[in-house]
Amino acid sequence: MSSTIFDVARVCGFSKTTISRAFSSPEMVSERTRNIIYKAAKEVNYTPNAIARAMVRKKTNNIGFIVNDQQYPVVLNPFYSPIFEGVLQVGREREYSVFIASEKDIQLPTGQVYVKKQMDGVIICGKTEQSVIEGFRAQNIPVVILNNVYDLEELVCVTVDHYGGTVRAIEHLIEKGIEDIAIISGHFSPYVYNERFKAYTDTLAKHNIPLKSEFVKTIEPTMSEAKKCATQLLSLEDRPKAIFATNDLIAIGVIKTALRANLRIPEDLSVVGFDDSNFSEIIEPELTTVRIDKEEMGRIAANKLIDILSGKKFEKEIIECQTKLIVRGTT
Amino acid sequence: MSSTIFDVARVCGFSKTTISRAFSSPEMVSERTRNIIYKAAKEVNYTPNAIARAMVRKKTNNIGFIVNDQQYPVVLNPFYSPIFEGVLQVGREREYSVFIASEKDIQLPTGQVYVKKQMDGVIICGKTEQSVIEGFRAQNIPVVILNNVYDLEELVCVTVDHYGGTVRAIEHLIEKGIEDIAIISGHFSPYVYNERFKAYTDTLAKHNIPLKSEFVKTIEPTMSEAKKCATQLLSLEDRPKAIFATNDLIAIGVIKTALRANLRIPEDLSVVGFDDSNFSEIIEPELTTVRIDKEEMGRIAANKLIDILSGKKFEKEIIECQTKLIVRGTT
DNA sequence: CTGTTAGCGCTTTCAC
DNA sequence: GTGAAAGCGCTAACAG
Repeated sequence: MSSTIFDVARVCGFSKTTISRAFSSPEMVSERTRNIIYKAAKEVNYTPNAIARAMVRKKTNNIGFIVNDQQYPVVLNPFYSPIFEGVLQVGREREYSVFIASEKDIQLPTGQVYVKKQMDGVIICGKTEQSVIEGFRAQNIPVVILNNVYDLEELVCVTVDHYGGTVRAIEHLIEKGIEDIAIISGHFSPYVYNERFKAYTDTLAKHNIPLKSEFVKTIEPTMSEAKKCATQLLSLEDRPKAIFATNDLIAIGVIKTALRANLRIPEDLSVVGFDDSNFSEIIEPELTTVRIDKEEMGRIAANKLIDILSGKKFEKEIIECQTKLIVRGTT
Repeated sequence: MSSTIFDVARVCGFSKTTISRAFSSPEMVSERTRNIIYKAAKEVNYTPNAIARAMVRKKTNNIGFIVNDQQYPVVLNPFYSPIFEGVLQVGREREYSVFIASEKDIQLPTGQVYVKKQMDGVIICGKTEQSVIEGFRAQNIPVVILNNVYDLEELVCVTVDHYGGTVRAIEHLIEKGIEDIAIISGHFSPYVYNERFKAYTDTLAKHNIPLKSEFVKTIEPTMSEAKKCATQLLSLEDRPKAIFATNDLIAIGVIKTALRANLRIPEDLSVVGFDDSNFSEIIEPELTTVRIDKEEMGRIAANKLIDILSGKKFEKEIIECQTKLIVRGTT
């Protein structure tokens, strides 16, 4: 079918080796030879075969970005897609390509973790079985964890300062003189959920604001659940003057519900979200929210992974990305 | 490093061949043998090496999703990300993995198109040089074009009924009794731009509505440009009663501008967008827009490509995905 | 600077 | 059902 290094050799008379070098380490070949080879290559439409190269080098220059099936579709997920973009950026800079894979892609009939695909290392996002991590490692595939934390030797985890971000959000509302602050938490992983919730209660306590149980809600993080929940909160006799939502989508559900009930935002109700997804500037008024630098998270994870692939060793480490309160029109 | 078929052979006593078969065509091996092999494999932590397999099979089961650098970041682009998701879905169904690549990933020092990566076929999105398509084909890498049209032998192009969608949008406004309809076009590829613009003028003409040149605008499709343009249109002495924007982001810029100028939507101004991106249900009131089934586009392109990879032949073909007007709160 | 030789780990005939 | 041998296209010593 397509031509090989052999065809080029036949045309220009040089050995396979020299031709190989002309492509992979051009500086080892004289300029004259190189040009002859390139010309011959063009003639027969030759291009190095990445598979064969990977085979002998034992390196594909690919990494995998693995997300739980439940969290699909990643690309459409306003939280994971910027992270993925960050990974892609680093990939481009450091000459790695990126596969997107779900956990299905890494199972064998025997139940083992199986790297069906050609990748040198993986970034695993969110929830996973610890056995999956171990499975990869058993096959010498380095792993970096993103948005989750596991306690394993030499494991690098990239996560977010959920606690600090939440504190800043709640204190911002308190500074505005608001004390009746409800929280709508999305059903995220226990780690994320607990950090954010604890920050909420701690901050209220710190400011001597009593916690009202009717102001505490946990829902599936969808628009419709958010609307339902907001409706309920806002029809409370003693309704909250602010709602802190643990992600932007929930916050937007709250805003829509309030606007449709003819409440003015922020005069009648303040709203704060979390993530600073690209939705936050679409809604009107625009959303005050806790920014996570998602691309940066992706970049950090990818750089760590490629560092490991380049032979660097790291101790067990948890990298906590900082957050920032972005004040817009809803507070 | 990681174990090979050889290590398994050593442990269980069977030949490489049998072990290979136990993994790639289990039915050719007796059940008893198979179990022994799986057990041995587990013991030494063996997993088939995808590279070696691809090498001999001359097939990677990977496809590439290639987008112009200018259109990066794909994953964050509300138009391309659902398309990508569609491709991913089909990939999962048909056992292909998907690479995201920019055009940078496919260049050689010699200037040739170079498939640096392991892929059996590619989907090319939006603008490209025709030479890129030809370059892939010269290397026996089948190509499917998405959201663009090229006139080449046996080339399958998946595109959208831009014309029909626009007609439906404009007629919807006319049915509401509105005649003062402005258009803000994004600077898209000539193909897309022309189809949509022609549909606008044709439809007005068909209904004997004179075209007002001050109602015709073309801008870069960004939020800020959209706001600027909307401000201008809305301050016209004889301002439009409706604005048709050729994508949702522009439409949202219009809505925000109007709301901030205390215009009521849709009472004072109707707005229609194009794409039905995930932004359209975030803004309040929610956006009336022309839906493109983007995931379906991705699915169609991926299925076509994999069909080709499976040996099917297709004539030159342009597949035009239908659109649908989604009426929400802005009209 | 260029060539020779020996594999990378697997699948695939072709025998048995 | 199972095994032996050959080879996929390339790179990496090692020579010259």
